[in-house]
Amino acid sequence: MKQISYENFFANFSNKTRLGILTALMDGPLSVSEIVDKVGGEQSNVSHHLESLRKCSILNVKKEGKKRIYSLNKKTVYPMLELVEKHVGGCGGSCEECGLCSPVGERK
Amino acid sequence: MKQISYENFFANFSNKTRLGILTALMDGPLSVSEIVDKVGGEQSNVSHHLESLRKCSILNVKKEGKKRIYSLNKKTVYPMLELVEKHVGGCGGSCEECGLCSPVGERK
DNA sequence: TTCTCATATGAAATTTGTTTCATATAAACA
DNA sequence: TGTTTATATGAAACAAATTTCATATGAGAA
Repeated sequence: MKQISYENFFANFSNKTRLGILTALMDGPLSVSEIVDKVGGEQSNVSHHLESLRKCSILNVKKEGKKRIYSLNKKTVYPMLELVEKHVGGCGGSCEECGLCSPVGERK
Repeated sequence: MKQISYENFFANFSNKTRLGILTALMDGPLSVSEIVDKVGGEQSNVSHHLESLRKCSILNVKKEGKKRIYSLNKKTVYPMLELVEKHVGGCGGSCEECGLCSPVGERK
């Protein structure tokens, strides 16, 4: 029954693989193997990340036969990302320092 | 001229010391030494974190004699933290898994 | 049942981030 | 100028997070 902190919550958005998972799920719910296909990398690694995201209720899961279907908590995720876009807007979308000036997938 | 990513942006909220700095600045702008007094730890460490926060425009700086006065980008920081509070609200404020159920300072 | 497929889990290996330490810079002042 | 104060910076030491690897679990099909 470990309490998760703010740090923990935000950490779920501060990693390329996890943002990839979130992006993948924007088109709708997916099973683990479908997510792996989309984001690439090891199944076990994706699984670890899914666990972390789920623990913070950033993702939801349901069982379906032997599959687990993950879906976005849109109510939290979308406003979160929009806030960042808005923040970037504040520097005219061409800030050299902040630099959040292109869609999620195009960044490294 | 390095472009900072979403990961980078969120990483600034996913660290205890940096959240401490943000909390300290909620009462108004402070100089580096005042921040150090409030959050504790090495001056150079605080300085590194300030640099990181500033690069993402989460903080602003202005010179004042030999001091540097840092201030919150409230427009971004407050909605960000409120969003998390709201997210927690979704589990009634007593979720065992998500656990973001008490003020910033009281968590570990 | 046994086999296969889908996913999870734990621990070791690796990578990345944080902290500390020593020192640099820059402003004010004697 | 030389000294003190405030802050920044780079690199090494240290800590934490991520990835991989090997294997476990669990559901459905043969």
